[in-house]
Amino acid sequence: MIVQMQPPDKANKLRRPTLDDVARLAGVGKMTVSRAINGHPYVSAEVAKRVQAAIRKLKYKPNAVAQMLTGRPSRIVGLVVPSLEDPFFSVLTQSVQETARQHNYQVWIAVSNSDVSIEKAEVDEMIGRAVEGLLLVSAKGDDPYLRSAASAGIPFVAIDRSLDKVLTDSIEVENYKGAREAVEHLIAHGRKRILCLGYDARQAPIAQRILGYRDAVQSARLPLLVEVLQDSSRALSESLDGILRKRGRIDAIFTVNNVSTLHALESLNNARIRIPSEVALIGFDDLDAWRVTNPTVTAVRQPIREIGSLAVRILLDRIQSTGKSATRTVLPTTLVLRRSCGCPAASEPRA
Amino acid sequence: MIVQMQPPDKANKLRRPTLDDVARLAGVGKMTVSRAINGHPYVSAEVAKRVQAAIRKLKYKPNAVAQMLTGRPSRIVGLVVPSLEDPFFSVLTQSVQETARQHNYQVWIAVSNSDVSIEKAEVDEMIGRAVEGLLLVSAKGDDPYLRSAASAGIPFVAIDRSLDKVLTDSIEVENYKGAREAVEHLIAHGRKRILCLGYDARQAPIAQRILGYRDAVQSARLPLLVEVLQDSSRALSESLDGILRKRGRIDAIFTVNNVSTLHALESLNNARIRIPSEVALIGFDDLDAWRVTNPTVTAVRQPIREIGSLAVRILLDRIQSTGKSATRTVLPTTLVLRRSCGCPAASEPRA
DNA sequence: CTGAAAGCGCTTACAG
DNA sequence: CTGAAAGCGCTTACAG
Repeated sequence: MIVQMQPPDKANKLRRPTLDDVARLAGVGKMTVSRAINGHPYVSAEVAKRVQAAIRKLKYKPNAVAQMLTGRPSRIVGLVVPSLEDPFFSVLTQSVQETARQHNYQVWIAVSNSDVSIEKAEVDEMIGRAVEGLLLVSAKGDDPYLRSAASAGIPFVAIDRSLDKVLTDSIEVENYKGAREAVEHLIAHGRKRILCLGYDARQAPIAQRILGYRDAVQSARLPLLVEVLQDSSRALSESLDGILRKRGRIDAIFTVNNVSTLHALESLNNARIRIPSEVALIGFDDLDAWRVTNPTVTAVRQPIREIGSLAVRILLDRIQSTGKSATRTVLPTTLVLRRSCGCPAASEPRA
Repeated sequence: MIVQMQPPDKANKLRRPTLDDVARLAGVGKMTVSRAINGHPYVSAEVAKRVQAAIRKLKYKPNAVAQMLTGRPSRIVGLVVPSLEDPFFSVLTQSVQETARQHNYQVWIAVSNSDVSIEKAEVDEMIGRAVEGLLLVSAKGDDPYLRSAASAGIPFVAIDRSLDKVLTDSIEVENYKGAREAVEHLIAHGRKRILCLGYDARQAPIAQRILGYRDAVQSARLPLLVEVLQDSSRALSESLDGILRKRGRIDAIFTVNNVSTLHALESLNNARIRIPSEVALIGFDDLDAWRVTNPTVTAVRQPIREIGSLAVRILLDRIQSTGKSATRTVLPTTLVLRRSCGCPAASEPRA
C-alpha cells in the first residue's frame, strides 16, 4: 500500500484561525468581529457576547502582520548597539526594553560590533520591517548612510553619540564634565603625574572625556600624559606595562571607560604596584565589580537606566508629534568615591 | 490668511515606492519586477536591466510586511531572557544575535524579569508577529502556558532550563558536574566546612549545582552547610554576614552564580576575612572582573558563546525540518583556577 | 448597529 | 519570457 505523505509544511503549520473563521462561527460579518475586538462602540451587547465566545473557542489571535499592512502602527522600535558584552550597553538595552514594554512597544535589537556596514544593514532591515522609530548608538555618527535612512521619514534618537549631519533628538551624559571632575579629584589628592589611558578616541564620548582630562591637567599646570590607542583594547595592557616599568613616572591613572579600567587594574596588580599609595586610579563607568576589586575603584557613574528610559520616551514623543525641532538631552554623571583614588571610605552604602 | 495644515501623518510619511511604482517606471508588469528582484529565471536580460534601473532610481525596497503576509518566512526568531543585567544573559544574547545575523535572521528580544506573566505575554506577542522560532530562557519551565504556545506549531529551543511538559530541543551545561568538581577542588585543598551560598533554588540549574555541592560534600563525609535563599539576592549579604561573624564556622564557600559570588566577596572583604587562607572561595560563572578582584576568583566557566550559537543552529535546523525528535545538548564547564581557592598561580594567560 | 466592497503590497498559481 | 487575476488577513470608508 502506498501512503501519500502530506506535504510537510502543510501538515505542520496548523493554520491559525482568522477573522473569517470567527465571523462564521459567530454567525456575523467579519466587520462586526473586527469592531468587537477593537472595542468600537456600536456593537450590540448580545452580538459582542457571541463574538467573544467564538474567539475563545477558536483561540483566535489577530494576525499582527495583516494589521500592519493596513497601516496600523507596528508598535515596534529598533535598537542598535555596538555590543552587549559591555555592561553599559546591556544595562541600557534592558532599560530600553522595560520602558518600551510599559508603553506597549516591542523592541527589535541588533548588535553592530562597531561595524558601520553591519549597522547600516541592520537599520535598513528594521526600516524595511516597519519599525516606528529607531534608537541608535552609532559606530560612526557621520556616516553618509544616515542621511538617507533619516529621509525614510522614521524618527531616530541618537544615544551616547550624536548623529552629525542628521537632525535628530539625542541623549548623552556630561562626558567632559564628568571626566574633568574625576581628574580634578585626583589633583586634589595631590597627584602630579596623571596618565589618561584608553582607546578609540574616534568615538565622541571618549574624545570628550580626554578633553576633560586635558583641561583639568593643564589648568593645574601639570604634564599631559595621554596613552590612548587607536581603536582596540588589544595592546592596552602591554603599553601600560611599559609605562609602569619605569615606576615613579606616573602617580595616578584616569581611564576613559570600564574596559580600560579593567586593564589598568590588572596591570597595576601584576606589577605589584600599590593602589592608591603608589598610583591612584579613577575610571569612567561604574561597575558592580568595582565594589569587590583590590582596592575598590572610584568611578564616574553614568545614569544608564535613565538614559535608556528617557531615550524611549523621547522617541515615542517624536513618533506622536513629528513637528517639534530636535532636542538634545544631557544627563549629569556622579563621581562614586571608593578607595582607589586615595579617599579613606566609601561614599555609598552597601548594595 | 488661514493656512490649511496638512494632516501631520500624511505630510510626513512620504509614501515608500511600491512594486507598482517600479513596474510603471520600467514599463512592465509587477510580476516581472517581482521575478527580477527574487532572482527568478525567465527574465530577459534587457528587461532585467530596465527594472534594476527603476529600482535604483526609486530607491525601492520590498515591503517585508507584505511579503510576510503572502506566506514568505519572516526570518525572525525571538529570544526571551530573564534579564540583561546579568552578564551571562547579555553575552548569551550577543552570541545569539551574531549567529542569527550570519544566517540572515533577525532577533526579537524580550526581558521577562523572571516574571512568568511577562514571559507569557512576550511569547504570545512574538508568535502573533510571526517569528519562525523561539529561544527561551524560561522563568518557570513548567508553566501551563507553554503547552498552548508550543501547540501554535512554532519551534522552541529551551536554553539553560528545559521545558518540562513540552517536548522541545534544549541546551544547557553540566551544572551538576561543574559544581561537584568545584567543591571537590575545595576539598582537595583540605577544606572541611564548605558553605553553599546562593538563592532561587527553584531554577533548575541552581538546583543542579546545589545537588553537585551536596554529593561532593557527602561523599567526603563533610557537613552539609547550605544557605540558599528563596528567590531574591536581597538578604544574601546579610545572612552571610551572620555566618561569618562566628569565624571558624566555615573555611570555604561555594557560590551558585555570579551575583552570589559578588556578595560573598564583598562580605568577606568587609569582615576582613582573608581569602583563601581563612575562607576559600569558588563561584559558579566566570566574569572578566574575577581577574582583578582581591584575590582573583576561581570560577566555573560556562561556554556562553557556544551555548548561544548552538542554540540558534539547533533552532534553525528545527525550522527547516520539523520531523526529528527533540534533542538535548549538554555542554561541559571548565574550572578556571585563580587564587581564591588556594591555588598558587593562575591557570590562564592574561587576556 | 451591521455588512459587502475595496485596498494595504506582495506572491502564487494560471494563462498566454 | 510576461502579465492579469486572486488571495494572504485585516481595516477603512461607504452604504444600508
